[in-house]
Amino acid sequence: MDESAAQVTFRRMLTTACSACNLRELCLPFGLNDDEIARLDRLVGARRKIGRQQHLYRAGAPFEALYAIRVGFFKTDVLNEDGREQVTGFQMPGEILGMDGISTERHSCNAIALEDSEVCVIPFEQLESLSRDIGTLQHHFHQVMSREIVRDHGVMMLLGTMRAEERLAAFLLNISQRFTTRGFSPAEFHLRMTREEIGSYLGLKLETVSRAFSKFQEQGLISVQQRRIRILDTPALKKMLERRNA
Amino acid sequence: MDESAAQVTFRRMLTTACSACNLRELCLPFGLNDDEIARLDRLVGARRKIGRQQHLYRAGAPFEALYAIRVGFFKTDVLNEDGREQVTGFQMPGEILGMDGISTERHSCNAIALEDSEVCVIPFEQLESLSRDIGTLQHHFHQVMSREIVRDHGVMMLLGTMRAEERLAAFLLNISQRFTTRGFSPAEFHLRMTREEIGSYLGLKLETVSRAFSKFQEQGLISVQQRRIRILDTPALKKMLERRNA
DNA sequence: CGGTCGTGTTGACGTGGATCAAACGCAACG
DNA sequence: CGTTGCGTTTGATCCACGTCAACACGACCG
Repeated sequence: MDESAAQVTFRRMLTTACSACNLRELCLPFGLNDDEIARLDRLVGARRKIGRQQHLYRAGAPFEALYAIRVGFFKTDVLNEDGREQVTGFQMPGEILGMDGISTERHSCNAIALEDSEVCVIPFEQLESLSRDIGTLQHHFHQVMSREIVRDHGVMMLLGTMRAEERLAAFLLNISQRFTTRGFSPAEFHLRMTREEIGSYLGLKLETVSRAFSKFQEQGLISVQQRRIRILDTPALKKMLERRNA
Repeated sequence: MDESAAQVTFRRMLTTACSACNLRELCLPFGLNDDEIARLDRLVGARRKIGRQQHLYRAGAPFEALYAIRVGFFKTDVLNEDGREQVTGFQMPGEILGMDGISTERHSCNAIALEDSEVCVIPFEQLESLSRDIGTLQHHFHQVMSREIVRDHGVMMLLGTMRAEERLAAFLLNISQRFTTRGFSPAEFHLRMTREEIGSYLGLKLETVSRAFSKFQEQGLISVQQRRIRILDTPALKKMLERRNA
């Protein structure tokens, strides 16, 4: 005896449905009404589990879909011809991955899970099609892409103008803020990435990152033990970014 | 006696019409058929002239439209609280400005003309509306935004992993390539920006930029006199970016 | 239980680019 | 034609971060 439509719907809600997802205020469904979310639900077909250190996609791979992170933590990076790596971002649940692939139909960076993770697969052609129907969805998607551009500008500012400790302070405040948005403690969290990955993101060597962590700890701004971070003095960290003149 | 519709249309073609614009293959009309371009024409209402050193828009200003550069040269920059500037890009004819404003309905950076310039104003709501009708336009717009994200990743790579001379080589090759696309000489061109602006973009001080120019000239890779650049050895510049290992 | 591997910390030292300072080229202008 | 001022070049010095190296720590495993 096969499942009733209601049963199928119910099971989907427990698993994938955007309408039941506690990330929907951070993710694509933001601003949609119930009916529109239902249509988005139908589009977001599969979920995909990605084990720690596995690629969600690789640079050069054909672009087919965007991915919304349900659980887990990712990094994206680019490698240039001589093997140097630049980490371009760290992504958390509710954030969208894959927009780099739209322009050439191929991904231009790698997306790698930093812990066992799960994403919702959003076939891109279908997303474009649906957003031709639903103006709110279209606009929100444009906002998501634009936000990525603005974020990238912030990283350029960081890499172009800040010194090592300022970069690390900015990084910690950014991570803290994003954990807060997701309902976690702003002050205490577990970093999923190595010192080397942080360094690559911040344009620093891992030793410099490690030293900056130690310095912050000596100054009583944070407490560090391995990847366990506790922020003790947020205002002081913020003040590091407001330093008058260059 | 008022103008006939034909005359109005004709005058518009000489001035604004996307259909008659020699940048259409670089700009938003790319990939559209004649009828679709005509509809885009109607949307791209005003043109706007921006004098040298004038702002096209400022960080914080309400976002209303995107801008397609018709003639001229722009820079975009962000300023942080303590006044440090980061140039996030230099833009040429056919490129689109303003996408940073979509996410918050306010611009997040400044766009400043580096010489007397002219842009086509593309009211954003109308663009969204039209691209709900024309899938090709919608997709192409998404590609334009995605390309900006990919470009930003390239800048992060540059700022995060390259040394001064590599950065300048990458900059020169990039400028040269974009001039070529626009039908100008790949080898000889006039820079519109100061050494300080180049430095801000590349995360270097103006003295370092100047020294790198001089060094390249000594090595016979380029010839420099003020902002007049002639590239003499493109392969050698490219080789600088392929240097094995970090 | 000892070995090994990946990750992180810390110290000593070197260097690429920043900083400080002076002078020059060139265009605008009285 | 000299003055003014901005942008650029060049030199001398400094220092933040990179490099190299040793060691510490925990997880995993034979």
